Amino acid sequence: MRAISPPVGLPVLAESDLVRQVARRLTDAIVQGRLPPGAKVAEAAVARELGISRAPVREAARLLESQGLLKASPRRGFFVRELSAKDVDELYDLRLCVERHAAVEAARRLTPAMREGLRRQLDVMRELARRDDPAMIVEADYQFHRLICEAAGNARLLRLFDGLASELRIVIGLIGRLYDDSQEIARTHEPVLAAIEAGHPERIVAHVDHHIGVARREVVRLVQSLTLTP
Amino acid sequence: MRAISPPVGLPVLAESDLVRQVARRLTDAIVQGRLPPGAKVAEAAVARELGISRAPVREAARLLESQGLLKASPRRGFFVRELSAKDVDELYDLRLCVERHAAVEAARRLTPAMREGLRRQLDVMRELARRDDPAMIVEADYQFHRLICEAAGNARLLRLFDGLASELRIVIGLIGRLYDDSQEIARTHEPVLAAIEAGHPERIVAHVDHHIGVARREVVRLVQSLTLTP
DNA sequence: CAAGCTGAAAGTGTCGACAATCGACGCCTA
DNA sequence: TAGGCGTCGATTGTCGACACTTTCAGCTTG
Repeated sequence: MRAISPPVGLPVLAESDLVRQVARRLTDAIVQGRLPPGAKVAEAAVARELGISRAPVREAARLLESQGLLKASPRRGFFVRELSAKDVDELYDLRLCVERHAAVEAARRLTPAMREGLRRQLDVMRELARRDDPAMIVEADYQFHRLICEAAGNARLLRLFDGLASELRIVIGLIGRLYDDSQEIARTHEPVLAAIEAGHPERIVAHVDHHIGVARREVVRLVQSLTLTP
Repeated sequence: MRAISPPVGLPVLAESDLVRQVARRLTDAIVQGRLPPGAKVAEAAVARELGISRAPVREAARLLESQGLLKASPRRGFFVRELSAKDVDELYDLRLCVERHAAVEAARRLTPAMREGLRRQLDVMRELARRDDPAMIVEADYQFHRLICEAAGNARLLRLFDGLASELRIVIGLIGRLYDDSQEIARTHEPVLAAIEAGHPERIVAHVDHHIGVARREVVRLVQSLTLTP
């Protein structure tokens, strides 16, 4: 047991290795739409831009490849993953699978703190909807679903959700707004939370299904409109 | 488009990049228990043994890290992931979530070919059980579940299942036999296939739950016995 | 004028090397 | 004798270099 370790609140000064930092930067660039689907991610160019060598860039690219954000083409390099309508469909299928489970599990272990967190997040979304801030709403939407997965108490499930969300952001990042009606997004979340608080598995699944079904249709429609008019 | 590419049945002679090969070798070593949990994976040693440089080894290690097989400890290297009872519990929770979905979906899209494949796999398991070949049974067991996930028609779901199975193999690989009774394993699979063929979602979920619940208890018990007596 | 060929430039796959850091051993001190 | 400290070896993190492959622009040719 360490005796003279820092008492509390260590600031974790600078992540030790460049790989994580590069991975983060690339991820940000992709989900923000700065690196559009199909774009080439040239190791040398990235390395030059960041003022480092190619080795950490390569490792970061591998990391993002395993997350589905990049696609490796041997001897040709890495490219930002292009998502077809089928890909989006698959991703939403998994989201359904994961979030049903997460919501039911979250209801089983719901603590007052979690419930409060979810309610607060819903308030944030309502406020953003009132102000009609599409970009922030997408972020708040993600956070709400993430909180549910967090409340499920399964770290791997949370990581899985993050991975699915990241991949979906490849396409969602392309547009500013996901829903036509900003108000609607907050409204469709309310029954989900209500069902979780009530704790009826069937109702939870039903509402999660409905909510994700709506989002799925929106995104699939979006992807099709994008791929048809390049 | 390449013109003079091999017509058919390419034997995939030496994958172009070493990274995949190294990743495969390391994965095999881990799931076969040759690299036990907690073991250090020294880059230089692996590189020397394979007669290559450290760069591909590093990249392969990153890959395996993102799959949960290795754990990166900054400035200290990579180690084979150690799974606690909680980890195993989490993994089985996800398996439940994934395989329920896969089985229901597989039932919806079941083709005669798939049904035949599942039946044949069950026959293989029965035969192995009769011969009492524990190691092969674990493999056949895995293949049966994998076929169900394949039949679900979602490539990502299949990859997810493979990832979960790989992680679980870290511990399963430690022992030769998973079940006390080799015959039992084949028996517990039969109702699952029957339910899929019948196509009743509730019955499918119920049988999958029961089957995976049995396996989960076995593995959790195993892990506890291993961690208590190192 | 279009299609195919040729050469150079750019980029990837891999390697060996160097500095920074971690762990271990032995030494010193109380 | 127990505990802390400094040094040494080993390993990681990062870098620049080289060979081979792919790409593309310009030229040649039917």
